[in-house]
Amino acid sequence: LENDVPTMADVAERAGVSLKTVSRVLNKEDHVRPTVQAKVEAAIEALGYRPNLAARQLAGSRSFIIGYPFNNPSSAYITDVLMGAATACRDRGYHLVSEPVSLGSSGMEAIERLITTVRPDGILLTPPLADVPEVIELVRRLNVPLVRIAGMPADYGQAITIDDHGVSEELVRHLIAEGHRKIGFVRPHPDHAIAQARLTGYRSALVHAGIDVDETLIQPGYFDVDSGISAATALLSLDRPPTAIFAANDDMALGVLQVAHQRNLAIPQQIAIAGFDDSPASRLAWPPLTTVRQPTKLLGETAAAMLLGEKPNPETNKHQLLIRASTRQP
Amino acid sequence: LENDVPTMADVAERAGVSLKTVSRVLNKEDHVRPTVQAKVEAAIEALGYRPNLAARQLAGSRSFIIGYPFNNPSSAYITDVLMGAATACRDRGYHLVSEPVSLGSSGMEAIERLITTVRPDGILLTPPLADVPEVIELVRRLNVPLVRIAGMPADYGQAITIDDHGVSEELVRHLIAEGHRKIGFVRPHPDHAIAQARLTGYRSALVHAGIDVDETLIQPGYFDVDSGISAATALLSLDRPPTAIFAANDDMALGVLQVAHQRNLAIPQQIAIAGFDDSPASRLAWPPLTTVRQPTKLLGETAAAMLLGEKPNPETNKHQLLIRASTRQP
DNA sequence: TTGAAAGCGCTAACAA
DNA sequence: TTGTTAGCGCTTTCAA
Repeated sequence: LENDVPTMADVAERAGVSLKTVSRVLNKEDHVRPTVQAKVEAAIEALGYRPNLAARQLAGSRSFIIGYPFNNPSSAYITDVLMGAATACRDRGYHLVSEPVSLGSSGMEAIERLITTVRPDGILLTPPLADVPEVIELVRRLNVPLVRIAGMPADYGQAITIDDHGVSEELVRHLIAEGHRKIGFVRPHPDHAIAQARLTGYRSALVHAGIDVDETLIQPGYFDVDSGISAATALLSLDRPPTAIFAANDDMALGVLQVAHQRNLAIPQQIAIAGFDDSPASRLAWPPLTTVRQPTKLLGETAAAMLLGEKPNPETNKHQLLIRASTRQP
Repeated sequence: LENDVPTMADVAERAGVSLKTVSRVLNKEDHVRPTVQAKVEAAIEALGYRPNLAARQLAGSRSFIIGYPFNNPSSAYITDVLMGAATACRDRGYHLVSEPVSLGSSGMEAIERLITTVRPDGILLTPPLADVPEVIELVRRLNVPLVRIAGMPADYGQAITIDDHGVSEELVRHLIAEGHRKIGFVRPHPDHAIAQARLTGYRSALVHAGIDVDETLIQPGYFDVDSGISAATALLSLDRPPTAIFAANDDMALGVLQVAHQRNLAIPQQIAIAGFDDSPASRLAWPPLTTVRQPTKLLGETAAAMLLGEKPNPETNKHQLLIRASTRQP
């Protein structure tokens, strides 16, 4: 039972300074003489001292904790954000408390509990939570700094917005360049406000190419495989079906792919398919899916850094169009 | 700026009792008269009081936090464990602090930091961290309760073990029943101690069916797609290649699938393929992969519950063999 | 069954 | 530039 962890008092005694001086060194405050600082740091090192988070939080104004409530994740997306954010936190002496929450009122309660009991110094939100007005309002009311990834600009907190419109447009231009004129689209989840830009990007590319937008080629989607299957089934049953289908995320694109396989359609010769997200499954699909990569881990890192008062990394907004065999004629 | 959160003192005043009595109600201690308890609960409700975690931690012996350092996750696995554990925590007034860590010495340092600064009431570990002796030793030295998921029994903490051997055996029996005699195997990652049982299950099924184990059919694997590709390439280049390949996880099986597609082999007619994990990608692959489902979310839930002193849920150990089109003759 | 006092390990405000 | 004092919001110990 080795339970005796050294406290700040132990460090102070060993370094021969006051408690407060140790605190100053720990918090990198100004006005500490270098010799004193070195002495304190040596004592910290020698004792293996680690500050007690709870004590710092109780006495001070910070908790050194970032809260990350998330909902209904694509697991790849969530873990990437989580890894990025947790890494940024660790580098700065912070920790991340993540909690899965539902979208309804019980989720609201969970977020409120998280904030009021843990008292995080900031809240990180990703879609779809990032665009729920009640959630934003709750965080505002509890007066906690907020950064939302891929959220619409709102009147509270900072939002890291993404050029979904531009990349979506680029992807559709690629399909047009491959010779497609009838291009189906499976819409983003209606709750994901920022992802709606993927639809306007689609429209814009068609218009610029002088192709009329055929509304029957636009199907609803909910970011899951099943809605991809439904959409593909509807599209491929049209009298004049599309020769390419662009789904607003990979899961739906994989649903489209499944339908194409079931109908024994050659891909991309008879039907080209593209997604959005660069999920692991999109890489592993057969044929591999054309898709768009976001720097998700970096988004998490940047969001956490912003919560801690730093400026956003400009690399954060760089998408990348990944053209793979599902749309490229051999 | 609504920053004034009610404290326990406010509740005490409103209920007309002492601070300590409120504390007793909060902690469900005995010897509180029902009328007093009701009065306090009403005051808590009326004020919307939430206990301050840091204060409870500093004053008491618990932190109401479970630590979950994880490494190199399959993201689906990690999020499932995370969701299960976080849900269990929330139901009990706890929170989960999760942190990605590396396998080397910097990872050890990160875990030590996590424990000494956050002071969690328990640590949850999954493979491969769950089987690193230094990590177990570190947690033991810091005197924190430990539960490991899918870890080998060790001399500290509790381990939730999994019948990998049995299910693996069942899967190979299925392949044999489908008429296969030459069955290739892509081994588990050598760091995942418990997963090694998937190899013994494979061997055992062959032996029981009176089939000689051909060591050339057993290839090394590291749980990633690339090792599946290498293994499949090696196996399919043999003079007498196997008619079925069982990979010890889905990612490797998807690598095998890719090679089969590239060689234009009909699946499962020319080559049957099976994996392990029921990853989303295994469902979405073409053809869908035969695999094994573990109740991962439940594992996380059970692990957290065990850390909080509860008994394991017996459902936790139930695997399920999912036979899909990649091995089943139409 | 309830309450009073002390103090957890640190930071804030002030004084030196 | 450093130290002193008070106190964060709760639990612990002990007394009533």
